[in-house]
Amino acid sequence: MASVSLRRAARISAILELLAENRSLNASELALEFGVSAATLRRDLQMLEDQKLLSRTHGGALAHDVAYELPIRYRGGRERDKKRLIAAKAAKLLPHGPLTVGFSGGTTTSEVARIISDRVDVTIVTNALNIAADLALRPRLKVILTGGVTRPQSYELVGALAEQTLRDLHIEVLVCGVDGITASTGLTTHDEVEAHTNRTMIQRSKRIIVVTDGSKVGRTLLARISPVDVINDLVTDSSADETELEYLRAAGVRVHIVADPGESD
Amino acid sequence: MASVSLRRAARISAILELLAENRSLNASELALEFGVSAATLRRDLQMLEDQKLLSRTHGGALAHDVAYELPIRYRGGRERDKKRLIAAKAAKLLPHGPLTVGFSGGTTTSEVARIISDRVDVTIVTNALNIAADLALRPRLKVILTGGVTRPQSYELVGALAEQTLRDLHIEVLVCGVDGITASTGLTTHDEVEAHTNRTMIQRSKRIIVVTDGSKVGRTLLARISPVDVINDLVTDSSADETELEYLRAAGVRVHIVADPGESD
DNA sequence: CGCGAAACGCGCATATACGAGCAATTGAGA
DNA sequence: TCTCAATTGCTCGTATATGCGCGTTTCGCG
Repeated sequence: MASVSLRRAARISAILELLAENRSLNASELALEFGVSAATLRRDLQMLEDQKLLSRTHGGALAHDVAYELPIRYRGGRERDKKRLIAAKAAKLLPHGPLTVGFSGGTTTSEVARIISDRVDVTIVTNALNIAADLALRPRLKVILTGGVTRPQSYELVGALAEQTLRDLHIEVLVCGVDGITASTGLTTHDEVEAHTNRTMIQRSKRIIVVTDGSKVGRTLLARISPVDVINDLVTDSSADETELEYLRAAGVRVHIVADPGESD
Repeated sequence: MASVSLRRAARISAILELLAENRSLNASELALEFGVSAATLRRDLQMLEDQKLLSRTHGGALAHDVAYELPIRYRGGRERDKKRLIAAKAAKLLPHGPLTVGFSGGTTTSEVARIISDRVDVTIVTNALNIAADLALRPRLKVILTGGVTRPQSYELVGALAEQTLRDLHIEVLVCGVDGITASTGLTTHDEVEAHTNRTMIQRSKRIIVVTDGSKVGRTLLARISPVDVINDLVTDSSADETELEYLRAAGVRVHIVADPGESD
């Protein structure tokens, strides 16, 4: 399976990945590794330089000041399947009929957004650049993006501008991704300005569904978004700590667990 | 309506299934496996790409979620070279030092944005989703995106929300793409709500640089953005109609022409 | 400072893939 | 059964990806 000759797109992505780890790389070594001629590899590097994703040097390339990790965050097959299951479950929680649904940033929320993009009767509100870019292509969907300053690490729009935009919007159901959740400290994330924007989004929403994989349950991070009593549902997987889930249930959160094989309801 | 044959439906779902497992597919192998011609399989892939379920590459296809992250948008051919020259010239018109630059949507403006993405001292304001997504990877750059409703055709954010966001911003230099420009009717574009948003952006800007290829010069389209007297510079190529350019100069526009070989200043 | 090796850019050649149009075939409904 | 649209395969001209060769540039080392 690994012997499949990599086509260009795969090479490009591999190059970017390598560049994220080592700050520089050697062209001839790479050519050997990929099994292509030096000319081809040079062309790849040339193209990436055109996109300003790296600087070429003699014999290789140097990393640019770019968040390379971001584009490749979908690695890890099993992880992704888990997120998909969570997303599918969350999508089922959304009511039928015309609906305004909000999405915060995060990989799991993006999956949910993709799933419901089939629907023709929903309006999407989000501060996630990748979700908007993805859904903007579907002409039948109305996608509203908040303004704001881009945060490279998460592709989210944050800041006063984002919050000001949200002030005029009302969201019926919000699908919210978090980096940590406990019954005692609530929803938390790494960045405090992101937390603030997410809090605003929560305040503008009538119903909150939190999606997050099990590893985040019981975890507390730097910035608090909100206490748990504002949220209605939590969708996570079976790796979540059971004790913490019990606390959350006691706090009034409807907890939905998806299992690895497949859950009915 | 259009009934899909059983065979085809089966093929399509098989393709999607395979794509979910492996992130990429080889077209010719698939054709062999299904026992259909390459042309048929290409049509299948084409159809799935139209539905945004995957991204095609040469010789196969990539899962959509993998692809939208990669810089697989280096298409454009000769047209693109011309736009690049225009973009390079426009970028040179930007003053040195700290600066707030605005960008409207359009392929040429996107090129300008990419060129200046090296600079560390600029703040970018834009309503173009693709520009923001591109530049969001650069941690040293401050990128502000207006809010608004996405327009699938142009990747721009438009509408009242966008204009409200712009009200609080001041742009020093705006790089603006248009679909038509004449001295008599001014700047025009296809869509009237897009025109309105662009007009707002122009009003918030101190200096306006219009970039557009020569074919748009002398052309008038449905929706007027603004008369020409608000703009300071026009950058276009030598295919522009000389008479119209003369009118524009007479109207006070500084006209910059890039030639196919290479222009000094 | 000069020299050789490696890397580079450019042009050419080739295999594969692509899109559009046309013809044959299939299949579903009247 | 008959008809018509959908599906499929084929061909042809074009585009893309890749490799190779050659003259030039750059880098490292004595």
